[in-house]
Amino acid sequence: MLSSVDNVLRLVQLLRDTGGLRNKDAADALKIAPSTANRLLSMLVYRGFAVQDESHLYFPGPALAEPAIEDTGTRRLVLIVQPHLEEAVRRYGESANLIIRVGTSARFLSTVESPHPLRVGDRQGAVVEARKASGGKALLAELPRKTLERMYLGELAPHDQRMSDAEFDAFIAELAAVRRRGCAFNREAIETGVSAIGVAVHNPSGRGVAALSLSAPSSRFERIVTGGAEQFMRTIAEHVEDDLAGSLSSE
Amino acid sequence: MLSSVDNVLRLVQLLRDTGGLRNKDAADALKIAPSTANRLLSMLVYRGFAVQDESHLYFPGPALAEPAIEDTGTRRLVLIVQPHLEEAVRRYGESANLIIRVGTSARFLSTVESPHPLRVGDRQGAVVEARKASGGKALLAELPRKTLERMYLGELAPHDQRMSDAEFDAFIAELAAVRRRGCAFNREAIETGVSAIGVAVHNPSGRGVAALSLSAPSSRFERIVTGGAEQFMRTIAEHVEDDLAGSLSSE
DNA sequence: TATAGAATTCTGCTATGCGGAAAGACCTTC
DNA sequence: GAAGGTCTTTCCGCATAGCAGAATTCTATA
Repeated sequence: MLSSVDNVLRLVQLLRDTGGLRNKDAADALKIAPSTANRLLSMLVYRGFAVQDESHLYFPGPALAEPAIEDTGTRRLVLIVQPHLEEAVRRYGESANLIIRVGTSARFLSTVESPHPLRVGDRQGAVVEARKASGGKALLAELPRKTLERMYLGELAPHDQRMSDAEFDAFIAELAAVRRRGCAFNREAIETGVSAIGVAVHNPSGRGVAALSLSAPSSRFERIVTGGAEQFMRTIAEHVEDDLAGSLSSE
Repeated sequence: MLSSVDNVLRLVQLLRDTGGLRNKDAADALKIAPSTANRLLSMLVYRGFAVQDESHLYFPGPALAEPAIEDTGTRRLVLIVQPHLEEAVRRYGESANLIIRVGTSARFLSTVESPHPLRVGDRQGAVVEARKASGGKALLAELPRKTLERMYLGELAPHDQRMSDAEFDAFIAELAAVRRRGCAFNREAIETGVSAIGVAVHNPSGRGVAALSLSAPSSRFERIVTGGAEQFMRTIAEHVEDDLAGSLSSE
């Protein structure tokens, strides 16, 4: 048995079932040393399964709130998209990502990292708020207003995603601009110093199934925008759509 | 960085985001050897994060469908209940568990294992269907009928938990018997060869907050029932309730 | 029936991950 | 304000856990 692996899985269960705990609680519950618990909890924080507050308590992180999805061909999508992400990195020298939306979350399925020493790192597996991510906005922009209302307004909306009427109207206006422009931006909405441009990818029946994004340190970001990244990302998305259609018809 | 721990966390994310995969897919995606992927996936199966079907495909397991809960004092509850579980094991020689209900799931918070070589093992962290678990039934029995309808009947019910009208009526009748009797049974409903008796534990305002169960190999189970386990478990639950009330008033 | 690919098991080896010690932070009590 | 206790986090030496490759087994396809 892989004891370190087993310990971290039990720690995930403990976090899930207690809702929050201290390092010492974890060590006691799993009968491991506090230094071991500290290392394992740090890994959970690193991968988004836990967050630590300023009084050293650990709470369930965004990765613990995300349900599994049905198999919707994401493995195949990753393979199809990979060369296109590589092309985007070659062209602009910045990190490129494949993203899907699940509810109000955006999930990174894969990253091709920029070769620059200062770069946005591999986000594979990471989960962020769709409303803040460039790829998330690109996908949300294609949803009917009623769907967006259910997601972000009133009692049916997830509590932490709920917007005021004013916030919601501003968001709708922003998404209208995304539709006009054919791409969305995130300027440090998720992480200080990181900006991104994202476009939606559609299946043959026209539904947004994923998004591609190019992310860069903000210091280099405007340069890629003025360097034609908007049109380039739209073109890449079209190529991906062609490949998707082609791969479906060869089954 | 703990590479084996990091790999398994990334594997959890991969399983969540793909909805199902083969061993080789996992190895390729994480850039690890197939033998490594196999060992890690086996750990995920063991702890309920994955299930493997008969064609060797891995799918998200019950542990991946369970949301984190708010901190409701489960750590304190575990400490308060521990000596009572030990008393039950001393008295009957079988494994004793502390369980909470979350939605339609029952979660094992802690286990004190029987000293017998043949015994029901430590289930801490495990998740089962509440409707099948003795502790789960004890807690469900205390819910209003309308709540049970939302959980198990019609479109609002989780798809995998949905019952027909006939099944639901039979379940309601079973829960009425649980209320009359003050305890619930699971006779091999979850795992072949394992039976259990469970009772609810209430907070001072009378709400069921947890359950205690005694689980045994079915071959020894009737002996503990005829040995007064029903009344014993009810008594233990009362003692736990007294301790809970006492610990609240000392804060 | 043969072949190829994948899954799983086995095993030697080395790099990982353990726990203890130490340092630092914080809270409580006097 | 000082002392003491507890907890968190970091560091480090060491033992073994967990790696990948090889071998074996299984399954699907031609």
